[in-house]
Amino acid sequence: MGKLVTEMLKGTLEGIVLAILSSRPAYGYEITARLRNQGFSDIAEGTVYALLVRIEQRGLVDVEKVPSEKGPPRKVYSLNDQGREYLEEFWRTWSFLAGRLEQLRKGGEWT
Amino acid sequence: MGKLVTEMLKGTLEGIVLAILSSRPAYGYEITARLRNQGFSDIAEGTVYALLVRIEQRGLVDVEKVPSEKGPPRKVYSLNDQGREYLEEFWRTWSFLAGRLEQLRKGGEWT
DNA sequence: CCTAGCTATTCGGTGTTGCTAAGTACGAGT
DNA sequence: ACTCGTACTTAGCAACACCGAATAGCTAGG
Repeated sequence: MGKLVTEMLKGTLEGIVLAILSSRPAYGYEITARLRNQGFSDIAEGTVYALLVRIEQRGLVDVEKVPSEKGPPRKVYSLNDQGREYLEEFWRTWSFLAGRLEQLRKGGEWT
Repeated sequence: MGKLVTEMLKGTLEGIVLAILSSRPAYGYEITARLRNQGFSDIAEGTVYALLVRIEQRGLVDVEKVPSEKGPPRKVYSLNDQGREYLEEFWRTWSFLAGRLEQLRKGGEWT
């Protein structure tokens, strides 16, 4: 897509990744691939890795190094309790924003 | 709200303001007040003004200086054709993102 | 009179985030 | 050896929202 989606991803990509991890653990390369398949065609490789480092440092995920037959060892991330809590907070915030936007789009008038 | 909404607003606040302007022209102080009434309680004053300067420089809005009885002259912004086009593009991008997020939230599985 | 308070805009500096681009590392097939 | 696909890392950049302070005009209270 374009610049617009890039800016919108700020703040939401983190939640997206956490949501992906909430269904099952995954590693960076895999997450990037999945995102690309889901229409986020130009997600940068490095973006995802940087994000994973961030959420790890915040203690939202647990990490385990798992050897791979096809390359260097994978760092498999799994959501922990703190991460699950944070994800809920993310969804609440998202709902609020999405609600406002929807109203804005339909009503046109708003206030 | 908190840090989460701040990050999410990156990229969407611009669209929100354009959408507000699409219903009728407005000036900075007024827009800020409206946003605050709509739940965006901690939108910073300066943020809105900076955004307005940006969209003006991109040629998405027309500006008219209008004297006020209660203070310094107002800069009234109105959406022009280019702005309306951009707003549509914004909505398309938003729809895409919102769709993905909704799927993620429900399905849990996704791919 | 002048100080406080509301209206209204501007500006400089900060932190977070995603992107670009390059590099490192490992294994398999040619 | 060489390339290709897998897998992760790092340094520097641009955009955006925030904070705090400054500027400016007008009105009302002490």
